[in-house]
Amino acid sequence: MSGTKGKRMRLHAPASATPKAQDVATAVLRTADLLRRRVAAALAPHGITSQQYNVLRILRGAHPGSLPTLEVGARMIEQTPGVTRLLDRLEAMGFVHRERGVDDRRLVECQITEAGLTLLARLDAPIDEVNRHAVHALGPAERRSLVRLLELVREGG
Amino acid sequence: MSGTKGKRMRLHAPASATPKAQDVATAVLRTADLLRRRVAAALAPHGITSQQYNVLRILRGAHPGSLPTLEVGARMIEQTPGVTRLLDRLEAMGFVHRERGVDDRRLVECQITEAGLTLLARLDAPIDEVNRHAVHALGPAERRSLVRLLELVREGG
DNA sequence: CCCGAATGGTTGACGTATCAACTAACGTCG
DNA sequence: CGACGTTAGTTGATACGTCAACCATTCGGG
Repeated sequence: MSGTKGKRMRLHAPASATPKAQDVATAVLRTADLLRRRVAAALAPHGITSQQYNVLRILRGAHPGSLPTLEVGARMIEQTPGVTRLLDRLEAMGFVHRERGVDDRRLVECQITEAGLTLLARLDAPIDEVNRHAVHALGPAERRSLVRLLELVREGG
Repeated sequence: MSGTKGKRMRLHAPASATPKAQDVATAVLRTADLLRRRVAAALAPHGITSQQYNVLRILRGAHPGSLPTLEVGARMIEQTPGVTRLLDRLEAMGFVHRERGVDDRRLVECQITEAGLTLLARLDAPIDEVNRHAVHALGPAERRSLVRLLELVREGG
């Protein structure tokens, strides 16, 4: 702890005082939750979740190549061991194809299927619309600023 | 869509071009995930999850009064029907007391117990430390700015 | 006073996160 | 080549988010 930081009480809080660390964290969490929910709502009618969508996009990025399971996990927003089950469902739905690596048989190579690509193609526009709508209140400078501040939080921590 | 927005390709992308809507959304989501994980890690040794912690803080805010179940849900970052089960576990652990409302018997009034208050008291410092650490790279003006930008995203959406 | 709509909550089903334990396949060293 | 450590991945347990169906209570009319 950095000692007696003082914090004299403000008797009638000014509209926009410097927010406490916790308030900043809460703002980030609340905003993320809102975004997540909107994406989920846009995806729901198509029968996939935002995590599944995320995985499919990662695999599309590698198409026509493939990626080992854990590499997919490492590229997602939230990490690892859930990836197996995520891929299980995507494979069951026919959007992903998996097979043991030939070179190194520990690896499981994951590849998006044609059906997966087709699905993504239908999803791109709606999702982009959601994201665009979310930041429509921000001008270019504000977007840059927001992204930079968030980077500082992630890296400076 | 807003037509031919152009987007001439940038042959060697400048370090900090205006990010696309999706990049902004991703930055928010990634940052939130990082924060969530750190809080969870700080809470884990004490045997409660971040959602449970969240509920306890809300109930502490109402102490020594109580709140109906759905009111607790409404104040959380993520909403509703999970609240019942969350409260089930907290009650089982002895941190929350519930009873049917006397006035309106549909309501279930939830109140934090002494044990709950004691637990929170132990948790406050570590969690505050996590949050403080997270934003330590931001100056006062930057915190204000970040919070404001996030508000714009939430409200302007 | 009883019907039916509205309100407050709970429950079931499914997807997922997280941790820990476990299997399988390399690789290396002796 | 066989023991051992490492790496890739799977699986089981517990907690949570979300949706939809459901029960109980209250309330407004007739």
